[in-house]
Amino acid sequence: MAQPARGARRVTISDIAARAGVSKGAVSYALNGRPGVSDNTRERILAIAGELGWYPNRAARALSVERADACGLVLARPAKTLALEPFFMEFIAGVESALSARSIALTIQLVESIEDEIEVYRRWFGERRVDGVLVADLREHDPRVDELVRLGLPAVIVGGPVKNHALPAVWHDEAAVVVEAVRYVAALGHTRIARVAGVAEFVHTAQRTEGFLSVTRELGLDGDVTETDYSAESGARVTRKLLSAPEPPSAIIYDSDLLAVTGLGVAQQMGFAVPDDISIVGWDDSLISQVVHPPLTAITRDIVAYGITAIRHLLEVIEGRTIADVETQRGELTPRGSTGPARTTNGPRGPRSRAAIT
Amino acid sequence: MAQPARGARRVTISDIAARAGVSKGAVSYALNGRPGVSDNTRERILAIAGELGWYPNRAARALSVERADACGLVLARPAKTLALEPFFMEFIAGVESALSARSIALTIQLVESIEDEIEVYRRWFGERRVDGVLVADLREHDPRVDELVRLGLPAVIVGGPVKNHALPAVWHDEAAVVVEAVRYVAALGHTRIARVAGVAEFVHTAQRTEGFLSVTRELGLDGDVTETDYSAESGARVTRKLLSAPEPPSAIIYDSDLLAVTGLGVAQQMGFAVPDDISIVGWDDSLISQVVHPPLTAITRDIVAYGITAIRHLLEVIEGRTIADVETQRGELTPRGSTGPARTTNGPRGPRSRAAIT
DNA sequence: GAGGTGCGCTGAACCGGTCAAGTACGTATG
DNA sequence: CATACGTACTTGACCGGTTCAGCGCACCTC
Repeated sequence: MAQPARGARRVTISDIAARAGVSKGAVSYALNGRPGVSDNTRERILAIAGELGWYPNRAARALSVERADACGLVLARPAKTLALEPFFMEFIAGVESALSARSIALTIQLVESIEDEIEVYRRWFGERRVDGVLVADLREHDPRVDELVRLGLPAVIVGGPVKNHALPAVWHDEAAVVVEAVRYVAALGHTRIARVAGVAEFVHTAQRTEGFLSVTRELGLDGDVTETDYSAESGARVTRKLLSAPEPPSAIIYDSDLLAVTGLGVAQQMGFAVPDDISIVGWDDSLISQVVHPPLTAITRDIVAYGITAIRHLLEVIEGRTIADVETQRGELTPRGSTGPARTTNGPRGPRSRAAIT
Repeated sequence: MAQPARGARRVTISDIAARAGVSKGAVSYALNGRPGVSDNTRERILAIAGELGWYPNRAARALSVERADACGLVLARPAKTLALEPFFMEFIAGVESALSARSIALTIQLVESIEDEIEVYRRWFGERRVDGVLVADLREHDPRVDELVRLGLPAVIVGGPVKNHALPAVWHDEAAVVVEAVRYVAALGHTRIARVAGVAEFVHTAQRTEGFLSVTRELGLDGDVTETDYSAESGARVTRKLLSAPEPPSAIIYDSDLLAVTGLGVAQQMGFAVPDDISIVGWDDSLISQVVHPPLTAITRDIVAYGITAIRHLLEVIEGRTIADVETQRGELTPRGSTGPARTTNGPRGPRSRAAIT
C-alpha cells in the first residue's frame, strides 16, 4: 500500500534475490554476466528477472559506477534556423541508432550562446548527467575546448581537425569537397563563381573558404565569398545583393541546404532562370534539395553515418581506449537540375534575358 | 591521488559540510531552501557551495527522491522524414526552453515502430530514466496509451483530444483550421479542391479529413482526400496523380511543409504555373514554406509555444496537480504567393495552358 | 522553578545498485 | 588426515544525496 494506487510496482534486484533465494550480490553478478555464480543459478536469476520485467535503476547504477550512461549534445544555434537544418536531425538520428543499441541515452540541449553552452557543460559535468559530449560548430580558439579539457569531461569534436587540438575530432576534408564543386561548375564554363558561406568563425567555414579561394585562384576564376549566419534572411539578402550586381556571378555555391533553397527562391523571384541564368549548388544534401524545382545539385554526404561515427568515437574516448582523430567519408557532388552550362555569349543575362522571352 | 590525473574534482555536499563545520543534513536543508537552518548558516553554506562550484549529483538525488528530473520524447517516424519536418525541431526547441529553466533534461529517442516505442517506455520507466513523456502522433485505439496507463508513467498526448481518453492531452481544433483553409480557397473561386493528408491512422489526420469533407460538402465543392505516409515520395506520387487526372483539382491543401514543398516542385516540373494553374496550401508553416518560390500560403502556428505548453502541462501532470486537457491556440491561414483566384473560364489549364504561352 | 515549545542542528537510515572481502563447502593434494 | 585450493556464494561498505527522529538549548509561561 506504500505504492501508488496506479502504476506497476518497480522491481529491484532485492525482489529478484528474494525470489531466487540468494543475496543481492549474487543477483548483481548474474545479471551483469560476471563470474561468481553457477550457470544454474545464473539462468534461474535471469529467468526471474525476465519474468518480473526488471530493468536496472539507472540512478542507482550511476551512483555506484560513476557512469550516467548518457551522452550529451548542445546546439548553439537559433531554434528557427536549427529546425530548418535537416543536417542536425539526420545527425541525431545516426547518433541515436548507435546509442539505443547499448541503451545509452542522448540528452539534447538548445542554447542561445557559446557561453550558455559552456555553462551547460559545467552543469552536466557537476551533475554527472552525461559521460561525454559531442561538440559541433568548432571555432578557432574555441573556449569550449579549454573548458572541457579543464573539466575532464570526455568530448569529441564534430568537424575539424584543429591544429594543436586538445580534444579528439571526427572530421573530413571540407576543402577537397569545395574544390570538387568549383571544378565542376568551372567545367560547365562558369568563370564568375560566388560562395555564400556560413558563420565565418566556424572552423569548417574557414576550411571551405580556403579551399574555395585556392581553387578559384588556381583556375583563374573570379571567386567571391560572403559570410552569413546560416539564417534564411541572411541567405536571401546576400543572394539578392549578388544578383543585383552589375556583373552577377553565374554560379553560386551555398554552405547549407537552407541557404541554397532560399537562394533558389530569391533567384526565381528576381526573374533569373535556374539553371539557365544562374547555377546553384547546395551543401549537406537533404530531401529538401531534391523536392524543390529544379532539384538542387548538391554536396551529398551520409550524415546519418557521420553521426554514427562520431558517437562511436565518443564512446571509445569515454572508455579511454583512444584519443585519436578519425577521418570520415567526405562529401561528393551530386549533379541535378540546378546547374547547367554557362552562357557562352556575353549577351544579356538575368532578368533581362527573361524579359526578352516573355 | 584517487582522483583522475586530469579533470576537476567533483564536489559533494560532504565537502561543503566539512568546510562549513556542519552536518550533511544541514547542508541539504540549506541548499534546498527548506527550513531547518538559520539564515546565517544558510548563507554561509550557499556561499561555500557557490565557491566550490557544487552541482547536485543527479543520480544520488534521483535515487532518494525517485525523480529523474528528465522528460522523454520518442519519435516513431523515419529519420529521413523527421529531418525534413521542421515541426519537430521547433517543437523540441519549445520544450527545451521550458525545461532548461528548471534544469530538467530532455531525452530523445528515435524508433522504427510503435512497438519499439512501447518498449522504450517500458525501459525508461523501469530504469527511472524519465519522470514523464510526451506522446505524439496519436492513433485511434492507441496501444501506447494503454501501456502508459498500465505502467503509471505520467504522459501528455500532443494532439487530440481523444474520446474516452485515459491520458491528458494538449490539443487544438484541427478541423476548424482546415475549414478555414477550404473557405479561403473556395472564396478564390476554386471548386475542385484536393487534400493530401498524412498518415490515416493518426487522430489529427482523421480530424482534419472530417473537417475537410464536411466543409466541402457544405459548400457544394468537389473535395478529394488522399493519404500519404508524410514522405516526400508519397507526396510527389499523389500530386503527380492528382495533376495527371482528366480534371485535376485547382487547389491542393497539404498536411505538412514537406508535402507542400514537394507538391510545389512536382507541379512546377509538370509545367503547372503556381498559383495560376494550381493553388497550393501548406501546413505547419515553417521557414521552408517561405523561402521557396512562390512562397507558400500555409497554416501558421506557433509551434515553439505549442512545445512550451505541452511540456509545462506534462510537468503539472508529473506533479500530480492536474489531469485535464489543455486547448492551445489554433493555427491560422497565412496567405502568400502560392494561392490565387481560380480561372473563371473553363478553358485549358495545366501544362497545356503553359504550352500555349511559350 | 518546573514544564512546555520551537529553533537549529546532528546522526543515521535509506534509495538500488556495485564490488571487495570474507565464508562455507567440496575436492584435490601431500 | 590435515592442508590447500577453487567455486559459489554472502556480507556489508559505498556512491551522494534526502529525510526523519531525536537532542540540546534558549525562551516563554504559569
